[in-house]
Amino acid sequence: MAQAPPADKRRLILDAAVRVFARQGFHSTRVSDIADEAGVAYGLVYHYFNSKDQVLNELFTERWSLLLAAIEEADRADGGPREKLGKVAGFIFDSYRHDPDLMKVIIVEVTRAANSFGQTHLEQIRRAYEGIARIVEEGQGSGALRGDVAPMFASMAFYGAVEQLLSGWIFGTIPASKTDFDQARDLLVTTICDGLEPR
Amino acid sequence: MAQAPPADKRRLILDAAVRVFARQGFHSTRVSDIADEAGVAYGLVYHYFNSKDQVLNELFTERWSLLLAAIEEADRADGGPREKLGKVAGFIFDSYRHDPDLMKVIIVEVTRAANSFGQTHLEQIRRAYEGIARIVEEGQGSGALRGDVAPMFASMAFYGAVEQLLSGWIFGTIPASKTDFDQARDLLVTTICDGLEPR
DNA sequence: CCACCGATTGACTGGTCAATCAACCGGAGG
DNA sequence: CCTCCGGTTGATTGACCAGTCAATCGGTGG
Repeated sequence: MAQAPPADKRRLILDAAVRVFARQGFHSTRVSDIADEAGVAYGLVYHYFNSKDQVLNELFTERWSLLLAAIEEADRADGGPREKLGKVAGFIFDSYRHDPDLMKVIIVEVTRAANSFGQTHLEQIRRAYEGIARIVEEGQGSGALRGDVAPMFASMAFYGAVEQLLSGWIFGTIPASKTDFDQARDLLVTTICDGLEPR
Repeated sequence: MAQAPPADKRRLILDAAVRVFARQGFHSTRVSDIADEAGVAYGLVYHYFNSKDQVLNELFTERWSLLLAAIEEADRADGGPREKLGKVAGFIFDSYRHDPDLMKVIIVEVTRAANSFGQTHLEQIRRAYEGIARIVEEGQGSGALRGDVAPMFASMAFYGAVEQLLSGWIFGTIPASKTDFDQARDLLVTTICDGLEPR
């Protein structure tokens, strides 16, 4: 919980917000719910953040920048597109495994809510698509992937599949067990890459 | 405006709602916006519907039942999984081509909003996944698809890719031209099916 | 011509919350 | 011991809106 010296209230509020957002959804979360969950006065939320929206923004930006970094790192690493895409999917699935609440909030309230909140972050989100597209493009350049699929198209299909699986776990449409995550990553990458390879 | 005989106000309201929901999103649409758009008094909306929610429900159910029917029909038709999945993706893409506003509303406000509204319709939505999974399963049975991918898993990946492409068009992440839709369908089916076929 | 009835109208109510703000507290520094 | 100041408190305000309901309209049949 709170560390010895500062008891960083800002962090306390952010972490509490994740829990409440995950439980009730952003829209039906009252600012007072966040304050209560954090064990903090209502007004303090407004001391650290300008609005309820900004709390969500902060959570999203924090994590999404990690994803963008992970995509770039995967791209820089050795190996073919199969390995690179495996790293990307692995990072996303691991994020969920490590902090399901946070990923649920990000996926459900931002990424998939592209009309309301997502609109604001479309640029950031698009950057992830483009990073994945770049991996595909390089794979095509090296002949590892066939060239008749637009990289952005392949990227969207790949990311869409990843997110849909995540959503399936989040909402219990498909069962999730510890081992499923790695298996899912391999299976997904295999399927998509086999489909993208030259015949 | 009003047609000669009945001027079906209920329909008028539903169609107006589609336009307004597509423009502003469900959440920031006031019931008065719908009434204004339909050229009808505020109270009349409540004469035909119990709540703002029910308006959206109605729109979703109307169209989703068509999708479910289309999936079943595709499954009953002759041909391998490739043809069947092509029909499913084709139906969805055509739905968007034919009535982008309605599809935008359904995807953005229901299907992808799995926390709020989607929760109510999870059962219906799941039925679509299962229909697609059945097609995959049969393809595995006949040896047309490899058997080491769980049908539900493949179904989610397939549907996720479809929905992501749709979202890309809806939000302008990827450009959409008339010819793109059919091309996208073929490309997507090719990619996914190649990935699902025995090697 | 009237009585009736469902469709239609829109002003109003009740309740909900995001955001504000004035007051409070406790420690650092003088 | 006092002052100052930033972190902290929570009651209050003001806006917003879904849903209600009593009144009106217009068509139909007797």
